[in-house]
Amino acid sequence: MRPRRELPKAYDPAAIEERWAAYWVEQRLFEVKTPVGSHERAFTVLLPPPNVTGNLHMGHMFEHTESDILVRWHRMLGETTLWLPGTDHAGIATQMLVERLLVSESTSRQALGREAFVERVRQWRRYYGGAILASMKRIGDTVDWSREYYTMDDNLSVAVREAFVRLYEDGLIYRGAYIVNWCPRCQTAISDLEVTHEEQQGKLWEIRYPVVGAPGEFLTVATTRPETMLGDVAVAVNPLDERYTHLHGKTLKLPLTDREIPVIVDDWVKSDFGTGAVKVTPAHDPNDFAIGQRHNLPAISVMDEAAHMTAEAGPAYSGLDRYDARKKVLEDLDSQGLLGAVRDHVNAIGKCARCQAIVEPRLSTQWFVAVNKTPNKGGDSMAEMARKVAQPDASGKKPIRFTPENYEKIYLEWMNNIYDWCISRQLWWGHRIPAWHCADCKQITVARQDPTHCAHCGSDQITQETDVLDTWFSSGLLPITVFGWPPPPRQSTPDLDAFYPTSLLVTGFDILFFWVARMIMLGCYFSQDILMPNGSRPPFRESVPFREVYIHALVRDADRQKMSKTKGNVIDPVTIVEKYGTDAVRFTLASMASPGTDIAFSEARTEGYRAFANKIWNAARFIFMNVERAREAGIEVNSSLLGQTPTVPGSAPLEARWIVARLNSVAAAVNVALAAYRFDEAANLVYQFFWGDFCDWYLEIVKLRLDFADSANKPATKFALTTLLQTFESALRLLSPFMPFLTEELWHALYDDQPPAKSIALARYPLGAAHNNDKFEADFALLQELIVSVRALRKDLGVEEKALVPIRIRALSDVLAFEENSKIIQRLARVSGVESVSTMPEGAVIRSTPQFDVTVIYEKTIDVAAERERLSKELEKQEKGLASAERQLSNPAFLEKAPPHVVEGLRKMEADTRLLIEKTRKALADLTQEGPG
RNA sequence: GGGCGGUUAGCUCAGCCGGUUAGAGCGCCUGCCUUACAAGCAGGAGGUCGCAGGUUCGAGCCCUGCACUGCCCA
Repeated sequence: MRPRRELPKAYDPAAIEERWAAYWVEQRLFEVKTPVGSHERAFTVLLPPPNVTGNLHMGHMFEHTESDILVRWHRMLGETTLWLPGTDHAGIATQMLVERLLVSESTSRQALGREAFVERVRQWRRYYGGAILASMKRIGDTVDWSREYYTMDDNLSVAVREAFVRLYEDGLIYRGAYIVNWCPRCQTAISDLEVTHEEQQGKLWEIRYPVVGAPGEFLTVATTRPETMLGDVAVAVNPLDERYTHLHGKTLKLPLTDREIPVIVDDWVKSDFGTGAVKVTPAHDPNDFAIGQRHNLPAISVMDEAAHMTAEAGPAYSGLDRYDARKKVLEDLDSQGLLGAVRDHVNAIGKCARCQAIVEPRLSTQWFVAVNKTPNKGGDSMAEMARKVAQPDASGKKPIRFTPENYEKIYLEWMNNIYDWCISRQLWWGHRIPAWHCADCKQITVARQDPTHCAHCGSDQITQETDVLDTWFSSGLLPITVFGWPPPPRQSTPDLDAFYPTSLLVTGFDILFFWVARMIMLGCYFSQDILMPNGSRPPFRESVPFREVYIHALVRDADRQKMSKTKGNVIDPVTIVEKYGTDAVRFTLASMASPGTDIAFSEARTEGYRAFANKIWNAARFIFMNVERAREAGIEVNSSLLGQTPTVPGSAPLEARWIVARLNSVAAAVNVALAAYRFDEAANLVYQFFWGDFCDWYLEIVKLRLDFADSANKPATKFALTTLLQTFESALRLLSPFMPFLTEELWHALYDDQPPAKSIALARYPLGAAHNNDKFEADFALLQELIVSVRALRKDLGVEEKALVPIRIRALSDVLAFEENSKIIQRLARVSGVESVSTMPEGAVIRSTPQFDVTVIYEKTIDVAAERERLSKELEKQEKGLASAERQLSNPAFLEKAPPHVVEGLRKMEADTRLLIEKTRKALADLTQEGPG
C-alpha cells in the first residue's frame, strides 16, 4: 500500500469532480448489456425525461440525487442495474420556444411552412436541447448513456404510431366535438391537467333578458362572462325554483342580437347562486355544453382560435378581443337599460400551465382516448386496469407499491373520476396523428403505413390529419417503447424480457397524473398482449410498468417559498455545486429528504456538509501519512486485505473491536434505511459514523497504536494500521452513493491508483453483520462517558487546555481499569495518571454515573455557585425521573400490563437514579462545606 | 365547497405505526492554532411536543373539537 500523492490540506471539489465525471462517462462504466436467459431480476429505473428546453434546476438535482443514490446502492449490491436516460420532445414548450426565436428573426412558423418548421425544431434541439443531459453528466448520474432515447427518434415514433393504430382498432380512440381547454396564445387544445386555476377578484353581472310576448317583463341572469352572451342558446332555471315556474317554456329575446332563446329547466342549476337563472352558452363553457347535450341545443361559437369575436357574434363585435368585447357588451347593455346589479365575485380562472394565458373553453373537434371503455377485443378498460395495480392480487401483494403510501389514495381518487383523455394538440411539433380524412366519403382511414387511398371508398382524395399527439401520449408509452416495443406479433423483445416491468419510478407529485397514471394505463394495456413463451397472457402483476413508485418532495427555498422565476428566488444547483461541490449538495438534499416533507433548501446546511467532505479528506490525509510512515518502518499492509468489512478477534484492543462493531451496525442500519427510501436516516447514520465515531474517537485512539519506533510492538502496530485501513475503505464504500466524487478520489488514492475495480461504484456495498455488537459498543460507551466527564471536570476546575492532570476513579466496571484503556483515557482527556481507588477522597469535586465516580486532582478551586447550580439542576431532573418511575412501578396495573422488558428497564433506571441522587446530594453537601463561598 | 398533509429547541427537521428522563444538524455561549482537519477541537445553554378535552397502567405518537398553515381537486 502506498498512496500515490500528497493531498492538499483542504478539500477542493473543483479539482477532482470534472475529472471523475468525465471518467465515468468515458469508461462506459454504467452501460448494461441485456442479460439473456438470466432469471435474476435486474434493477431498472426509467429517468423521467427532462424537458429539452430547460436547464437543470433544484428539483432535478434532488430527484437525480435520490435516484442516483438508489441506483448506485443497488449496483453495489451486485444487481444488474440499469438507469435509463432520455428526453421527450415537449411539444408545446419546444414549439413555443422556437416560435419565439422565429419572431426575433422576423419570420414565423406559418411563413416557413410545416415541414421547414419541423426541421428547424429538430435543428434547435440538436444544438441546444441537451443542457440538462450535460448537467447530468457533470453531477455524476450513473445512467446508461448508450441507451439514451428521444421520443422523436424513428423507432420510438414508429412505436407511438403503432400504439395509436392499435387503440383505434380496439375502439378506444375516437374523434369528437367537445369543449376543451383552449389556449389562445399557444392556439392549441390542452388537457385538464395543463390548466392551473387561480383565484381572482372578478365581478358577477346581472343582465335582464326580455320575455317575449310580455312587454316589461324580464328574466335576470347572472354571469361572470358577459361577452359570451352573444352565443347564448337558452336560459336555464332549476325546475323546483318557484320564482321562475311561470316562465317555463317561454321564450326570451337575447339582447344585442336578433335571436330568441327558450327558458329551459335543469337540475344542475343552483337556485341560490346569482339570480338562480343561468345563461347557456354550449360553445364556451363545459357545464353549458353538458346542458346543451341534455337538451339538444345548438352550439354557437362566438370566438375564434385567438379568442377574438367571430362573425357569429354580430357585426358590432366581430373581430374584437374577448375583453374588449366584454367592455362593449356591458356598455351596450347598460345603454339599453338591460344591465342589472354588479357584484364583486371571487372566481377561479384557468391559465395555460405553459404560457399563463387565460384559457378559453372552446368547442372543437379533438381526438380522445376512451379510458373507461371496454376495448373491442374484450377485457378491462384502461382505467379498470389502472385501478387494479393498487389492489392486492392472488399473492396478496399489490402490483405497484407507492411510497409515501398516501399517494396511492390520491392516485386512485383521480383514477376513479377520470374522464376521456384529449390527446390531440393543434401543433406542428410532435407525432402527427396517423389518420387521413377522405374528401369524398368523409370517412377516416387510420393506418400503420401512409395510405394513398381511402380505406372506405378507395378515393385518392385523402389528406392527413394536421393535429399531433399530446407529448404525454408518447412519454406514457416509454416503459415499453424504450425496450423495443412493438415486438413481432405475439412475441417479446430481449430488453422487455430482461427489464420489464421496471423496478422503480422516482418522480415528483406534479406529474403523478400526467405521466405516472398514463404509463400505468398504457403499459398495462399493451404489455398484456405480449404473450409469454408458453403462449399465455402474462400475469397482471408482470404487466405493470414499474413495481414501485417513489414520489419525492418539492425543493423550496430557505424560507419555504416555492422557487419560481417570477419570485426570483430560484437557486441554481450548478452555482451551488460550483461553490460547495456536488457531493456537499447531494448530501444536503439526501439528509433533508424525509418522506412527505418538502425541503427548505439551506445553503448553511450545504456549507456544513462541505465541512464534512473536508473532514473525510483530512482523515484520509492522516491515514495516508501514516501508511507512509509505516512503510518507512518496514510495515506494509497488503491491499488484498481491503475490500470487505473487517473482522477482529476478541483479543484486539477495545477501540478496534468497537469501531468494527459500529461499522457493522451502522452499515446494516443504512441498508435498512435505503430500502425504506429513508435517505435522511441513511445520510445521518453515515455522517454520525464517519465524523462522530471514526474521526472523533477512533482516529484519536489509533494514534496511540501507530507507534513506528524501533522499540515498538510491530505486530500490534501493523494490526492497528490494517484495521484502520479496512475500516476506512469500508466507510468510503458506505458513503460512496451519497458522495461519489470524494469517495472515488480517495478510494483510488488509497489503492495507489491500482484499485480492484475501475470505480468504487463497482465495488460491493457494506451490508453490515447482524451479529451482536452491543457488548463492544456498551463497553466503549462507558469509556467515552468517563472521558467526557473528565473533560467537563477540567473545564469546571479551570484547568488549562494543555495541562496534564492526574485523576482518580472509583469504578464498578473493570473496563475502565484496563491498562490499555487507561492509556486511552490519558490521551483523550489529557490525564497524566489514572489512580484507581475504592473510595473517593472527601470533599473532592466529583462527576458520577451509576458505573463510576471520577475526580480530577487539581489545586484550583471551582466556581462554587456555578457548580451548585449545575448540581441542583441535575438533582431536580433526577428526582423528577425517580418520582415518575416510582409512580409507575407502584401501579399494579402497570406491572401487570406493561411488557416485561419495559418494567425491567424502569426498575434498573429507578435503581440507577436512586444511586445518582445519593451521589448528587453528597456532592452538593460537600460543596457547601468546602466551598470558599 | 370537497379532500389530504403539517404544527416538536432560535432555524430546518427526526422521533421506526403508544413504553424508561424527547434527538440531530445548523445557529448561539465559553475555552483552545493539541503537527489529519480553525471548513477544526473541547465543554455548554436551549423544548410545559399548536390549544382544549378524551381513551390508556402509560400519549409527542391514538380519538374528538378548535386555531393556524400548506397542498391538491372542483
